[in-house]
Amino acid sequence: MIDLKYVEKNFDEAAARLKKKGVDTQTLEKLKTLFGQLKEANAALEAAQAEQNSMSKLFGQYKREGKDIGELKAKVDANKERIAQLQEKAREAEAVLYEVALAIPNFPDDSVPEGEDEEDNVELRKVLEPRVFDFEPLEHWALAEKNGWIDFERGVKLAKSRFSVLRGDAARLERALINFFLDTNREKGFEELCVPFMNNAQMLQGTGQLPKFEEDLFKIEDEDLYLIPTAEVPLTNMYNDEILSEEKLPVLMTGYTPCFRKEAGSAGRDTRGIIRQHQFDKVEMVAIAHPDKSDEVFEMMVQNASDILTALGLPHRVVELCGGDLGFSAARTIDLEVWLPGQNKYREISSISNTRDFQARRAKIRFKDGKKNRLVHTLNGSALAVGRTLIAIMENYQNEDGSIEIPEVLKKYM
RNA sequence: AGACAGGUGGCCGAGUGGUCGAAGGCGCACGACUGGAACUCGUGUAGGGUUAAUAGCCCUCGAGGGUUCGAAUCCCUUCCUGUCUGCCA
Repeated sequence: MIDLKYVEKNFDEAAARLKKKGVDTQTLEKLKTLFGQLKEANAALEAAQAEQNSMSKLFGQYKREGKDIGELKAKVDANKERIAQLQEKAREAEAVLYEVALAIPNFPDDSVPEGEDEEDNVELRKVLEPRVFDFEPLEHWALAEKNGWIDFERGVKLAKSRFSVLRGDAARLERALINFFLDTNREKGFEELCVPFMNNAQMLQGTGQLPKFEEDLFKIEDEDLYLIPTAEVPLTNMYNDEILSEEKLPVLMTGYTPCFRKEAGSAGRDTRGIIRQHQFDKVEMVAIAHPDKSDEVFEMMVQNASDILTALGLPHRVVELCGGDLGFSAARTIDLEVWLPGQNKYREISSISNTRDFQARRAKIRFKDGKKNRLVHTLNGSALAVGRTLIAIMENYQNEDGSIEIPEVLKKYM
């Protein structure tokens, strides 16, 4: 959630910053008004409560002294009714305010380039030269078919469309990749965690998936539980409603989880192959950082993900997202796009974001800064999306006969 | 899933209707003592909102509701934890 006091005090600046993300001034105006109304309602309520408290104290005193309490009782009763009304008002004001506030995306950093969509993203650098093929490279689904690696039909039979089954060496390669990623992250100082794949609503609100993006989540029937769309949710919320000591920062975590997404709104996109599935594996990095240090941590995470791709010999490019392409919670995001010779283009394989204090405010993650409690910065990034890495290996390491080489660094895992 | 017992500050733990956001202890921080340390002594130490304020005021003793002038304390609902039984990897 964005800082309401900041919006109140620096309205024009806040409006200008959010414009980059496509939020109109009207919405922000509404937010400011509602915030003012809530404060007013609370002030009135608190005044009445203060009065009630002091009258209640008098009440006890009168009784002890044997004074007549008739008149006081009448006053107290009247005030009680008033409090109930004021409380109702304040509650209403709060509900309305939060409905709006929770749906407003994070401020982008000033350094984020202007732009509408991914067309306006800025390429920062390319790493590794794409291989030159002396034959026509195939797309991953064609290679999968040749090698018997992916059983699309049975995935659909077991579940429904956008599910699949990896078979034989593909399944082994998937597992090898997970291990390779986790080991690499661990060597960089990330603690390895194995977390629940279902989280409750409060956690999903903490990281920003709820309440606005419920339609993209799988919900467990009759339970306050959702299948996680990314390990960012459990890892970041490890410290939900906690106060960390400053020396603990940054907290670096990594974990492998499957990710579950309904992909509502992407019907017809990437239907061939396993680029876009309802369930996919991902190894995630999450950092909880001191606000002054989150930029450093961010750079480290981008470098780490890029290094993993380099170690696998996969050509990729580093792209800074423009304001319009930035996710809901992110203040800044860098995507890594891997080269897919079969598709003849770069495709997203990792997305690293600094959410500043946006998630921290929602999830109440703070640290002790001297005497005061301050919000931390939270960061997350894939290192890496496993299924898409598998695709990248298939396409980049294919031979003319359709067979696929195993990258050197993975051999000890197979 | 059933039965019973519980959920209080970073931790342990007292508190069964007002003087309690809360005794005492541990831990932690600062200070005194010391050559330095341990010990000892003193002081401080929950979160959130409002506010210029670390002043005042309000809210919070798992959560929600109720009784009452007044609830950590009484009642209801719910969630969670522990133990036993059942089931299972």
